[in-house]
Amino acid sequence: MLTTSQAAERYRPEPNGINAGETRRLPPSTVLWVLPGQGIYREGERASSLYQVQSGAVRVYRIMRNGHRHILSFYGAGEWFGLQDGDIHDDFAEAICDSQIRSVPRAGGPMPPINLLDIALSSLAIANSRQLIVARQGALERVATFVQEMSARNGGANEFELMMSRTDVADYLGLTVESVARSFTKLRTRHIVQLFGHGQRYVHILDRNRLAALST
Amino acid sequence: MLTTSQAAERYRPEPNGINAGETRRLPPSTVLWVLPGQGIYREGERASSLYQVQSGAVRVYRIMRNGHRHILSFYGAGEWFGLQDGDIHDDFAEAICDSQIRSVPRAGGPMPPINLLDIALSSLAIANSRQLIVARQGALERVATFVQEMSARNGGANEFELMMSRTDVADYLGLTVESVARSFTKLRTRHIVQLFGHGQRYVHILDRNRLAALST
DNA sequence: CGGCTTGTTGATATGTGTCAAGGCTTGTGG
DNA sequence: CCACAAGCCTTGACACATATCAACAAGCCG
Repeated sequence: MLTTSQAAERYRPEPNGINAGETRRLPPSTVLWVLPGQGIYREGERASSLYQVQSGAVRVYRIMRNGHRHILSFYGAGEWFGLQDGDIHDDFAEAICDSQIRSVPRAGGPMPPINLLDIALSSLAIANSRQLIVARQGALERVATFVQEMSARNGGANEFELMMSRTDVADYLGLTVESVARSFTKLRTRHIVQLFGHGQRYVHILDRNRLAALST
Repeated sequence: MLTTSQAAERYRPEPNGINAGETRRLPPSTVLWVLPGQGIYREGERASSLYQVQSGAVRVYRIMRNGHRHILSFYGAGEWFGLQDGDIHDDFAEAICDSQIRSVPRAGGPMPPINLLDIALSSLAIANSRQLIVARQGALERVATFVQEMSARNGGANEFELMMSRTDVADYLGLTVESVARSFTKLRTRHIVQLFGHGQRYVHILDRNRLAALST
């Protein structure tokens, strides 16, 4: 649970990245090249464009009043993000690795072939599912669900790289870094996954059944 | 946290209520009268209509694989619900008190004056905000946020009736009934709210500032 | 009245947060 | 090439919040 001392580690978004003015000035369907940690849009900025990940990956998060960062979603190649209800962003979007982002101004109305309603409804479905996970599952179950999610994002591969740090995972799952590390360790010692490579960011799923059984 | 024994108290949705066939047969803009606990739609049913609360209130929830019920949202007068990404409902909607529900078939496309995208985007914003609450706040903070939310739903009144049981509140906030009761008690002993009436379901907010300070 | 439902309270268990320390990898500068 | 510092990840000991289990009170309805 969140107690007092966490306000000390207030999260500060990267000051780099494009700003609102630049965004608005972009012609239709511009491609941005962004570096790890670089911002794509910021809270308070006008939400005038929609974005699609061409390559790489993005995190979208909010900062809570107590300074805590909560990651609402990760987006991978092909996925759209940046659609909001108001015309002002209430969250931040940043690359988590070298990425190409297509930016499409939302002026005038929906443009084929993208259907804004479809994007909104699928975002809604994902948000609702995540609510169940963060509200009702234990640490191990959350991490197991996360691993499956990442596998699915990699075409269902058994072996893949996590592009985000343990801190990102923790802020996504509503846990601490330590709890995430302990849950990964538990998956490893139970021979459900294997971890290797830089900072244990490569995952090899050994037992899909038991992994799926955890994400109940 | 959810552990084993909770599977024992699996939630069973009410068997009463309209079924898919009846729903589809309804002419445009039909009004349904529903009783407390009565279903409006069910998981697995075709999502062919959109619904608006005319009077009363509705809960929309999912049943998790472990049998636990999680309430995604409550809806009051004027609010729309039942919009999904697929054409099959993955959740349940039930009245929580005597209610009138307007049912509008979604055939053909969006009909003025309702804008499906607006409904979807505002649902998305709410879902994202709730994710922060259930993932990152303590029990007292969640209940404080809930009380403010219910006040807002009653036009910002300082005194109002909660239409739902403590169990509903618990399933909405991701807590147990006991934790909800203890949090209400804490709000009462701190003279932030007063509770009275049937099952302490009437709330009188005494100190809005301290209430708001909690929902930080 | 007696049984049922709903809400509250208490004692205890358990899971995760917190605090602290150490390992590993990477990068930098002598 | 090696020494050292900085990140990131992991592990351990402990604290603390909430779940669990149990009992009881209040209101409602037969």
